[in-house]
Amino acid sequence: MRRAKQQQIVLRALDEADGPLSARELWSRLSGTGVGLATVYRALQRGVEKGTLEAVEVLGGGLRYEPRDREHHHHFLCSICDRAFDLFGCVEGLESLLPGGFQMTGHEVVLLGTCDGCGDAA
Amino acid sequence: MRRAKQQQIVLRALDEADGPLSARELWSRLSGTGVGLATVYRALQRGVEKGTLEAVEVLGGGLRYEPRDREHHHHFLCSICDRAFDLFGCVEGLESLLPGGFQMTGHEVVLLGTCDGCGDAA
DNA sequence: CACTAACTGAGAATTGATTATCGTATCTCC
DNA sequence: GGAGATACGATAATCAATTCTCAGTTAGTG
Repeated sequence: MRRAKQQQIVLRALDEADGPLSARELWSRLSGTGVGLATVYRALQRGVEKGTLEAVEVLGGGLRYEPRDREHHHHFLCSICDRAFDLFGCVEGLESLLPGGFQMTGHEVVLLGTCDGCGDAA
Repeated sequence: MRRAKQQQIVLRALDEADGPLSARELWSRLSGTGVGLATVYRALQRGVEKGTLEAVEVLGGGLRYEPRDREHHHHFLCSICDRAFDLFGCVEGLESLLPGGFQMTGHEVVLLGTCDGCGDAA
């Protein structure tokens, strides 16, 4: 088995995903390539260190990772297949929710429901 | 030590909180009462089963719990003290973020920043 | 007060995610 | 082609959160 660029295989798979992936999700997409779970973690860790990847916490267990070169966006979590998808666009008026004395430095929005594929199947 | 209503002590403490608490956060608020961590978990588990409590995942590690009798609301997570606070009100226009074929059944919004107390101290 | 069933606290066991270890394979640079 | 450095996959170790176990305690009932 070629073993030159296992980490590149990992990073490319993450780049091609339509949303952030957990280490295990990413690994399962690589079955057949012989890439080990440890290598997936190593690639993710290195990507975060270098600043090319970002660890995001969507909901429901563990961190997911995505390339950092994407614009500000949020995520959709399918309650059936449990996959996370990128959503483009944002929302306004969040500051109005803030109580007095609180300072807001960021925000996260997650929409829940059924994704394209799962909704069709149902 | 009185031991009649340990679970009620737990549930009351959760009711009095200004946001959802994790099992451990809740337990640490009960130091001095002699309530054990296992009892906290038992009370939470039972509350969820009975439908009086809800497990919510705000961000940053583990489930937090809150009484279910609250209106729809979101949360604020303080990046300094790592506590979660309830926010009242909501936002509009989330549907506009949905790609075609996706069905939305719910949403979560988390604002990040520094809370009243931590902002003052800084 | 005696009896029984439910509750409790402490700590052991389990679980799932992540990290470390180790022997082997591959690459780089001569 | 060879030496040393690096990366690899498998799996053991770690870690935090949660659940389970068990012996002692307590509420409830008469």
